[in-house]
Amino acid sequence: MILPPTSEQELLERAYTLAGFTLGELASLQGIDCPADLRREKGWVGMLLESCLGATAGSKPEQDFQDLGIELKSIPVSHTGKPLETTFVCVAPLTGVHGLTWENSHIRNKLSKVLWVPVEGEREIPLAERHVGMPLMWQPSAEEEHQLKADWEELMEFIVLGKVHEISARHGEYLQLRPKAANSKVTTEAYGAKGQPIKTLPRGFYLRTQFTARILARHFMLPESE
DNA sequence: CTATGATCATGC
DNA sequence: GCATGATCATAG
Repeated sequence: MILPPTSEQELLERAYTLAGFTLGELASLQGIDCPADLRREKGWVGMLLESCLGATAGSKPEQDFQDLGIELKSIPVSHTGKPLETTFVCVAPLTGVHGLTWENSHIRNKLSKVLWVPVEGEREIPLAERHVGMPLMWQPSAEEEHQLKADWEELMEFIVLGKVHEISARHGEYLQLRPKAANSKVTTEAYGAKGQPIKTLPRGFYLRTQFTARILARHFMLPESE
């Protein structure tokens, strides 16, 4: 059990010490068994890093390091350093959204400061042999925040108008809305077209790989297309 | 059910 | 090849 870091600098320093280790090495340091693959434990890498960095385990709907105002995100990357998956941010509110603005939204709070930890994610590499990369402390630039806010407002408009069913993952330039559930039969409450309550699949906000790729590229000075 | 941690697997 | 829609484990 590792105590929570008491400052942003301490957290970042700890994250730097993880760089270069394999997941198998970190798992054994934590006394955790490394699964053969992630098919049945998709969040395993994220949980491992939480434990290595002293994040409080649990499912609190807040930042991982709330005292520091920092969210931890592991991100699977290719050998060229590009994200292999979109990044889940949080569940999307489908009811009780009257008066909700970007400024006071849960998602904005989560993305206000993020410690990104890249991890080799190609399936050809056995899980235990995948390396942890250099961490990156990120805060959205004014431009990035503007882009996220625009997408969020577009998506929330559908939700408020009772048009959840019209939203697909194709909406949103950088932020998208996709299912977030154990399976497609799970339901949660949302607004219908006439304002009546309906049951629908829970959705989550995800950052497109294009967005996270730019964050990593700008920080690590990787070639950026476009 | 909600939340956390995400990646899988198939269709295009 | 890659994005979308579906899915897995766990805690409360």
